[in-house]
Formats: sequence, C-alpha cells, structure tokens
Amino acid sequence: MPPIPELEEIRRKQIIDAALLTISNKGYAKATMAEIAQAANMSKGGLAHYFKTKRELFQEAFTEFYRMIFERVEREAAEIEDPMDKLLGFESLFDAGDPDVVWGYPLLFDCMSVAGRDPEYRVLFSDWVDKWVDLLSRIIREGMEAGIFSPLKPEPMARAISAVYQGIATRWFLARKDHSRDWALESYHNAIRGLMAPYIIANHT
Amino acid sequence: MPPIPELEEIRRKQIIDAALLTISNKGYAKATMAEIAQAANMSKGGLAHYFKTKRELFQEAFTEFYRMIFERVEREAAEIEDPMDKLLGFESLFDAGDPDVVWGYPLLFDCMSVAGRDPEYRVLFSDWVDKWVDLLSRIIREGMEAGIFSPLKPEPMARAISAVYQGIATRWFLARKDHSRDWALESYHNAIRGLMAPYIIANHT
DNA sequence: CCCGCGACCGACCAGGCGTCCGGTAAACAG
DNA sequence: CTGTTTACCGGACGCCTGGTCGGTCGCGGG
Repeated sequence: MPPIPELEEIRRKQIIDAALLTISNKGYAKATMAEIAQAANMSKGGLAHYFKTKRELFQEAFTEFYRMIFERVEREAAEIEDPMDKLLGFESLFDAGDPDVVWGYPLLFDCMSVAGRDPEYRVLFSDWVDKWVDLLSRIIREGMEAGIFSPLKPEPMARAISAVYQGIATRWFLARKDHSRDWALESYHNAIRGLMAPYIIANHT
Repeated sequence: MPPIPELEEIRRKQIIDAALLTISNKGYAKATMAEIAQAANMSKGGLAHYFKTKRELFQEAFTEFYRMIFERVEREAAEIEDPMDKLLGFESLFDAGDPDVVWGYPLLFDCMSVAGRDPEYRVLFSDWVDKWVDLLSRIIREGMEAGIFSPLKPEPMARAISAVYQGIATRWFLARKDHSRDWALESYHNAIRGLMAPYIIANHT
C-alpha cells in the first residue's frame, strides 16, 4: 500500500537526523518532541506515528549517531598503513571545524550524564566504547603480527588508549581556552606512546 | 534581627547538601525544587527564601561540591612524600565504596553535559579543572626542585595527567563490567609513567 | 465511484514544573 | 502593647511537555 516502499526508512532517518540536531543544540532534557517534529518538517502527530515515545526516539538517535561516527573513524583508520601511526592518527577528533565533532561531543556528554543513572543508557555507552576497543584491538594485533609490537594483551591496552583519547578530547572540547588543539595532539601522542613504549620493538623513528 | 546570626549559613549549607543529594539521585534535569525542599526539611517557600532560582541553587551546589572534593584530594596528596608517588596516588578516585565518589561522578557528568551548551557552566568546569591543574603543577614543580624530574613545563603536563585521570575514571565508573578497578589503576599508572618517563632522572625504583 | 487504509495533522489533555504571593508566628524595638 | 522585620509556609498560577485521539487526505483496489 505505501506509495514508496522505502518511505518508512526515509522518514525515520529524517526524524533521527532532526532529533540529533535538536538534542545537540538544546540538550537531551530540553529537546522537545514538538521541536524535533518541526525540525523534521513534520507535525507532532506525524512524529508519533513513527516513534511512540521520546525515550525510544532518543535511544535510536544515539545508536545511529554512534554508528555513523564509528563508520567514519574506521574509514579514516583504514587509510593509514603503520599500526603505530594508526593508534596516533585520530586527529579528526580534535577538529573544531568538523560539524560531526562540534555536535558530537555534547551528545556524548548527554549520553554519559544519563548513563550515570540509567542502565539502558549505560549499555549504549558500553557499546560505543566496545566499538572503539574492537577497532583499537585490531590495530594492536596487526602490529603484533607485523612484528612491530612485542606480545601484549590487546584489549586492556585498547581500553586504556581509548580512555586517554576521551579524557583529553573532553578537556579540549569543554575548556578549549586552556587546552589548545596543539596541547591535545601532543598530550595524547605522548600518553599513547608512553603506554605503548614497553612493547615497541626498537627499529622505529 | 535573626535569632542566630549564623542561621543563614547553616540553612544554605543544609539546602545545598539536599540539592547535591537530590541531583545526584535524579539527575540535573529531573531534580525538582519541591524534592530538594523536602530533602532539606523545608517548604518550597522556605527554599525560595534562600535561593531565588533553580539555576542559582544548582550553580552554588556544584561549586560547593567541587570545593569539598578538592579539599579532600589535597589533604590526601599532602600525606604522600615522593612527588612521583603523589602523581600516581589518587587511588581514592576509584573507590566504589566511597560515597563521595559514588555520587560525585554523576554530578561531574551532569556538569559536563550542561557545560556543552552553557558558558556559565563551562567556566564552572574550567575552574574545577584548574584546581586539579594547580595541584598537579605544584607536585611537578616540587619534583623538579627535588631533582627527581628534569626540567619540564608543569602546566601542560599537569593538564595531560589530569585529563588521563578523568578519561580512565569515566570508563571505570560508567562501564565497570569491562573496566575493573585493577584495569583502571594499572592503566593510569602506565599512562602517567609513560607521560613522565622522559623527565624522570634515573635513580628510581 | 466508493471503500479502506496508511500517512499525517494539530488540537487537546493531564500532569508536572518553577516561581510568586499572601499569610503567620516569633523576635525584637520603641 | 504595637509595629516591623525576618524566617518560613504551602497553595495558586501560568507555562510547558509528552502523549493521545479524532479527523483529513490521497491513493490503490474493487
């Protein structure tokens, strides 16, 4: 019966995009369904037709957002050869001109803030972290197989690297006046090199 | 006129404590003035007598909370002798049995989440960071003067260390299933040792 | 031509919120 | 004793929100 079979998918995407935009602007709590509907060129009723509750919409929105960012990050990592350079190569996380970055961090903070009390959001956050950990673990394993890193447990290391990234990125984003991009790049380079130093086989620059 | 001159101070503290408790339980957005008043054994009107608006109350509450935590951390650092041990010594940040910790992190996440859009909260966050940076900088300077660390710029290093702490603590708190206390302690020890390694003069353990 | 149905609309509702305000009782001052 | 100020009460007000629901429209089938 639907005139276009993919209509539902299109509309959902349209709504989720609008939701992400609105949440990013107003914040998780202050983003209203009416506003999201408007941003999606739709009425409240139309929105309700696709997402019964605010919670449902927001969870899907966060999931979609993380998926999108992660796809992008993975693409970027694929373009680098050397495993160590890969570990150090997520510079786009500190690009204030990048729209994904600009509205991505507030979204992440919102998710963390909710996750502090809400178990469902906690798994959302965990999933997000796990994606990163998988990616970083793969890079580490790659390096071990290539004989660049001596044997180490990839997962805890990946988790540490990922946490360091997030810590530094948080400072850079929220207090840029005192945490320049240069500071951020240098700090995470040094921290990650420091973490990996014991496992780097000595024929590097 | 007031029966007890210090009454105002007492009441404000009482309200702020109640506010912190409530915010920590319910979250920044969902904590209501009525609830806070109740938690402070007071009516809504009584609360309004001391804090005109919710915003005003919350800002003071956050400030007070940060002050309190920081005082405590500084006390703990003062009990350690060796500068390097001091840098590595904030283990109480990863004590899940500590009430300050348990409700401190959600509060911090809330503040960050709001700070993502609200400049006033951003300076609140900055102030908090600066306190840490000051403390860590002092420790680094101490180490330089004692001849344990070779000359380095204390502030950027302090900011890096502090960011690493926060990154790892965040993971530990929000996804403890995959980020044990042991992982957290080991990770931040390694990361900070890695950051400081180039500046440690070789007569340590 | 009409029927049914899915997409979508927008007015509406119940409840919750921060803030305001009229009131009260106690503690002084004169 | 009276007037005034302070600390506090708790209901009222006005606004806003998420969710609902009756209704419209256009299309495809019969």
